[in-house]
Amino acid sequence: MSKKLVLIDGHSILNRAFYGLPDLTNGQGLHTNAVYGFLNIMFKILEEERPDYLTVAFDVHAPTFRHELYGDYKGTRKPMPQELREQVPLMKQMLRAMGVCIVEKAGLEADDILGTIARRGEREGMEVALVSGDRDLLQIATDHIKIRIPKTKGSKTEVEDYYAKDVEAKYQVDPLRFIDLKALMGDTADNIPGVPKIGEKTATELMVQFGSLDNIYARVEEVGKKSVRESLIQNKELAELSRTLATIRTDSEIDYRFEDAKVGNFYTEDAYVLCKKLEFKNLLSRFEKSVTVSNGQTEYFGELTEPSEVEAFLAECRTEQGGGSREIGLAILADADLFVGAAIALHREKVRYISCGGSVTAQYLTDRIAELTEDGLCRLSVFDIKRLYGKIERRPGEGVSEDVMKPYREKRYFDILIAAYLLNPLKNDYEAEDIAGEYLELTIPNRSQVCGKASYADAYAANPKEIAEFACFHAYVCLEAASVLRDRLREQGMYDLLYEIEMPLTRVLYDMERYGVLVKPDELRAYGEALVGRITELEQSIYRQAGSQFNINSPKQLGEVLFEKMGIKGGKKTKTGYSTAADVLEKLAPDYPIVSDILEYRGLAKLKSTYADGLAAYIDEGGRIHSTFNQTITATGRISSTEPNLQNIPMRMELGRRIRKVFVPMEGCLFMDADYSQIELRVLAHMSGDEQLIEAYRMDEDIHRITASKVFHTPFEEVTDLQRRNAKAVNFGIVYGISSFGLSQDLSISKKEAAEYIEQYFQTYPDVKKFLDKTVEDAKKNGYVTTMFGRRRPIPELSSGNFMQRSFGERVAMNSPIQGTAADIMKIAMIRVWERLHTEGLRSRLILQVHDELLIETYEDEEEQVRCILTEEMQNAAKLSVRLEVDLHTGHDWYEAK
DNA sequence: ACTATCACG
DNA sequence: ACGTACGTGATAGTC
Repeated sequence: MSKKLVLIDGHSILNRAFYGLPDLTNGQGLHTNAVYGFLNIMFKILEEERPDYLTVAFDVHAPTFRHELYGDYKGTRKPMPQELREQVPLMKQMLRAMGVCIVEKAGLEADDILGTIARRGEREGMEVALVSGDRDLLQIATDHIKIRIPKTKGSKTEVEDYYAKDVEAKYQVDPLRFIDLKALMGDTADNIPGVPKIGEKTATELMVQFGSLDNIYARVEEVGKKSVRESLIQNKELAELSRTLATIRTDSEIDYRFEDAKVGNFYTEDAYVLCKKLEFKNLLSRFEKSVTVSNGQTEYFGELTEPSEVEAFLAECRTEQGGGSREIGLAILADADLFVGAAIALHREKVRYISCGGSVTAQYLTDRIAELTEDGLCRLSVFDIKRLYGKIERRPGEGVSEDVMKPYREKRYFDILIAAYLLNPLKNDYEAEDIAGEYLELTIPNRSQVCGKASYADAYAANPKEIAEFACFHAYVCLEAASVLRDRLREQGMYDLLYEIEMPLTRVLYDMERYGVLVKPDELRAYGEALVGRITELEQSIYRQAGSQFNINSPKQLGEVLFEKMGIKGGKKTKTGYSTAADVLEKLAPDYPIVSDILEYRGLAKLKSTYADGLAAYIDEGGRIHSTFNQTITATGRISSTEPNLQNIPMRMELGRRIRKVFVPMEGCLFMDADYSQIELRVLAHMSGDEQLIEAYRMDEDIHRITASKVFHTPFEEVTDLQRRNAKAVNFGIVYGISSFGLSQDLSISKKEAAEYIEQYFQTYPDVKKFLDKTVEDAKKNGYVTTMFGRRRPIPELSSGNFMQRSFGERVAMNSPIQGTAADIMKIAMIRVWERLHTEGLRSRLILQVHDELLIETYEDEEEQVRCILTEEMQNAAKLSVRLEVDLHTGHDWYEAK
């Protein structure tokens, strides 16, 4: 078997990856997309080729400058953007860490290095695969040297392969003649000038006719087209220079031994650490089997088995430290409600695991842990406190008429998950291992490493030592990371945000989740069944009109039926085919009955699958649905709702809205629903300080109508519905980070008209414009924006070289402070409402939050008191220069209360 | 696992 | 010239 060699054109692939992937950054703001993309391409190739040798070649200088020697031909290549430049050393560092052979030599281009090594490999009888984004390399192809060009197709990378015969098939010249072809047509990307007037087509024709560049010049008089002939004659020197530039050397003097390029184990500890730092989550999984965690920590870990030892240890936790309360780290192993054990980090040199079993029952452990914090002698740092309340509070949620917020005022709880989220809200997840890596530079085992797919209970039974150690690591990280995270939060002005808003909110959300919302299962089922009849009817009607049966739910099949089979025009293409989105279909509906049937079908199918059937699956024995409110998902500070999502229950259309009738208060209660009126616009009025907008709100009239009146210079009473609608759209647009294109789409008007509306709006509210401009400017300077309460959102896209991404960054910069401040205000209101319901001894409970709306299951005899609490606390949650207006309704179901 | 679509604020 | 409104989550289809 001949040996295999893989060669990679470093800069070229890095470049491809950079432009092919969205801007990724790690928590420290390092750009990582090119490195990430490179590694993915490399691993893909390696899996396919399974080579014996691997080498990556780089140019010593950035490609930008490489042709400056040739004076006259100024680089047309754009300079390398900073975001890519900084990734070059990172890439090399990663490759070195993985033990990959890197070759670079001053004065040599990567092409020449690659060409030389490829030929050498071939001479030694190897099969060579050369990976590059650059078609220049095609001239190297032979029967044993395969050029592999990765292409990004949609989101996937596909590789085009070229042996010598493939080059001929595609370009009609063999690889050697490919140089001449290039010399004729030029290559702007590579700064090969080529012969003017000759492009790919003419060059190919000439090559086919004459066979080589020399032959073309020898018989130049035979060239048919006059303009081409003259250009050839006039630019002979240029053609020869181009040929020199296009020729890749295969005989460079480089110091290279295949011995050094042997493929070894990539998954070294160094590489693992680097991948962690760069936050390459899915690459890390490749390491799991290969890396053993090394640390100097485990000697301080231990397991307590005797009840007396446990008591003694817990007593030690309650000793004073430095005259104040002591902070301990706590990790709890539990699957759902099964309490397996807990680890407590007393200080960095004493971490102990306590297993449930024998006389140490789950209840015992919960009581002991609860005792630790009850009198404030201990402060607790944990990961994801919302999941732990059930195991660290003695009487979860039953604090009636006590000072329920005291633990939070005294900062007794710290959640490293929430802290990590505040410090960088852009991440997809925040696992304890990542926090350890990022803030403590510590590598700890993760759950799948120690448990595989087993439950904690099973894993502990099988391997108690390892599981105890695992728990200790987590408790240790909770303790150690707390002070680091706190320092960072303080530096970034988010300390109060954490302790005064996010931490108390965890408790509120825990209660809401546990309490749930009552539904009527029978009515939900009836609702679903009522849809089925009409759905079947529409299905048949659609099949009849289409002349065939197909899956209406498949956009692919639907597109083919509508735009090909039926020949309906105006099919807007997406990446994968025709768009069948509602806004496209709506334009066609008046002319084609089938299209309006499809739209109706879609609407009903959605209601059936997502709401009727979807919600039914979540109803518990008590008839209640318990959503999860996630506090660490959104980039702006909003909360999100999952399993099921109760923040997107239909509202806008009557039929969908009726689903809300199945959400009901329990016996003896009614629903009280309160929502902020245009909170985001009011926040904008306050933050911008725009006198006109503030004054508009002081008028206590319809804000969109006032805006229309001012923007269109029309007396208030004479504003038409259309004017009001347009003004409303502009108001929304402003909050979203206005763009004339976006507004024009929304209103189905021209971009020019949209731009005029915006211009008029800014003339009406000049300080709004000033505020938005300033916000974007500051964001570009700082790299982030903040809300009124200090919440940060980093915006790495602002430094992108890509226009689209940068524009996105600008819109985000305008929107996030507004959306985020509104979210902060709502959180404050929730905490205060929750606190008052408890301290005033009421039984009514907060059950849902929908961004600007709160729903309370209110006991009938508490109605007036709750109404006051809800109104007051929502209105006074923040002091703005405009009033925070609240609309409040009650009803016997959610439909009525809204 | 990814895309298209659509529900909400 | 570029191709967009901001923030989410669930479902179904496709690969």
